[in-house]
Amino acid sequence: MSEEKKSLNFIEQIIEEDLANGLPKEKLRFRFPPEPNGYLHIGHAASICLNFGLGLTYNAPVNLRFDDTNPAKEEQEYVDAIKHDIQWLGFKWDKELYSSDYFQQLFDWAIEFIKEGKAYVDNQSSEEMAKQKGTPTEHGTDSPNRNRSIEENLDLFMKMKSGEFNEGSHVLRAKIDMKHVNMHMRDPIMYRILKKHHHRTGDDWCIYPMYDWTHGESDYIEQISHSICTLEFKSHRDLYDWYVDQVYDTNLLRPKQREFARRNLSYTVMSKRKLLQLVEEKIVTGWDDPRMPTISGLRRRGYTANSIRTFSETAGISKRDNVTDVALLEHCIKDDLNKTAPRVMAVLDPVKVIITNYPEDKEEILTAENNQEDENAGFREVPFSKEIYIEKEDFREEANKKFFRLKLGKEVRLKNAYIIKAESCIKDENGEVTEIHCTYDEDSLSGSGSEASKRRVKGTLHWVSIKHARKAEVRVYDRLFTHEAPDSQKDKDFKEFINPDSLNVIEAFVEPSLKTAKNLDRFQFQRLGYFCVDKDTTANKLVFNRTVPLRDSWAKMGQ
RNA sequence: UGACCUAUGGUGUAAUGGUAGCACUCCGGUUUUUGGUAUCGUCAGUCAAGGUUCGAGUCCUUGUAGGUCAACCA
Repeated sequence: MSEEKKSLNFIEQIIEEDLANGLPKEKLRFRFPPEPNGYLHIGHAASICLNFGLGLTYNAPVNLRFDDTNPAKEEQEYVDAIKHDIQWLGFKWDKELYSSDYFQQLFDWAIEFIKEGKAYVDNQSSEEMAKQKGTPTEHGTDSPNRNRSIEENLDLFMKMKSGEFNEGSHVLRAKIDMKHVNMHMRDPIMYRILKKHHHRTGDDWCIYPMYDWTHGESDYIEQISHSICTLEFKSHRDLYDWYVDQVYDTNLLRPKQREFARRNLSYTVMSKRKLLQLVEEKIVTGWDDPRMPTISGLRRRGYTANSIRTFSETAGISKRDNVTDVALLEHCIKDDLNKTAPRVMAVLDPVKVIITNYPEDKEEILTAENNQEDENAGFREVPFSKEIYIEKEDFREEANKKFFRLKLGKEVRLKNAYIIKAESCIKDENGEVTEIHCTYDEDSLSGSGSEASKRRVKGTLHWVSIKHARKAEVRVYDRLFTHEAPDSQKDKDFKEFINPDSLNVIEAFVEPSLKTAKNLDRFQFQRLGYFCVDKDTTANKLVFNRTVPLRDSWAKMGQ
């Protein structure tokens, strides 16, 4: 047992401090609060792993609360997708809740605010109010409606609620301080009129509470001890505290908001708005396009939940802006799949090999190890015959000593099969090799134990028997953007950096054992990379997505 | 011309006044029936200047750089 002490991140340190200062451990409670207006991405995964991870380490409940206060943008489709993604990531929430569950309570509190002179109805235009709001360096000025009587406020607010006013004509504002240095404290809007159908409350309401007014009170209602969000909400904290303090009963727990830096990944974008744009403009095929950094995209690409959790854990959390190298994510999936993915042979760019001294109609069923990293993975059968495909790049008529693959007059090992020697090749009018004629060493069968089978040959190639191979569509993905931080260039639109070669569709040949592969099954195509069965697969057509290529030190040598 | 936040190898993070560590990337060696994996190793860092202290990445001051804040969005 290694007793290495894991260092705490700054959120855990805050919790430890609170515990040390008397917060009972059983009062610990967290929440993950997505707005159902888009799909979850790898950045959200950081937050999910943080919050649910805290729940696990402290044995505390974690609520899933949909922040659904804006019916103009939110949809049930997103709610369903978000729930699926969180479950797929392997986390269980305590209660499934909605901010809209608290609309009545929020409304009742708003009435109290009005009665206590802490809120008023304003019927100026948004432009007027914006002007009065001031700037970060100049004070705001009071609204002419700031000192309406309580009776008038109550009357107007009830009329807002009953639908007597048009959208945009009236708002309820908290009466705080128009001269506050924090702009969020300059009489923020609590309610606006929105005559929209809500995915849960239907047409019950035509006034909807704003985020700030809703979020802290929701945390308070649920008795969330630590409300963790991203850095851009830091300046909202004053307002969060102010709202909670107005209703806070000292017998109850007062939630605490703390902020961490959102996780950015190189060569992609993380804002929901931009991801939506990629979807709507059909730059990608959908939210789950395997090139998207969404959870659903990564899943379809072949990423495991485990690899995403490991990534979030390894990347850690802090308060500084960051762009994490996508190589770390790729390392996490390769590490996971190396241990778990069955090995299989597939040829993506085929050239025909004829083994001239192999009997014409002979077929052999060879045995292949499924995964040498996993002794329980077992073996499978792979058919062999006189004509096979190998990769074009695995043959050269002549090459220097660093080329371990097939070349005229030299031998290579066919993985799980025989040692072959290239004797000659046939080329078309363009000089392209179309056929390679080889001889095989009959005694060299892999695993046969014969003297010849133990001969050391430098190169080993993967292959498929032409007669037995299945055709498959293979989608070879590359990064979606050519720039490390596509949305960091102030004078350029992120779409200028779209990689035109982010998808390459190939017709490949795969070994017949793959015919039963099902959606989301993951394999290592030996010597090539990890591949995952796509949902477009049908009974007649196999489709694979390339998750990530294997490390290729040959290519790195500049070959 | 304000308030707040943040500055540690190329990247992401640790060190809570006491030996600057880990992971990824890169590069090199060994092993290998995957040019994979594994394994060993190399290079590489405290934004700057002052101050406090026996001792500062850590505390203080002043700079510098980056970020956030002025939606009836969240």
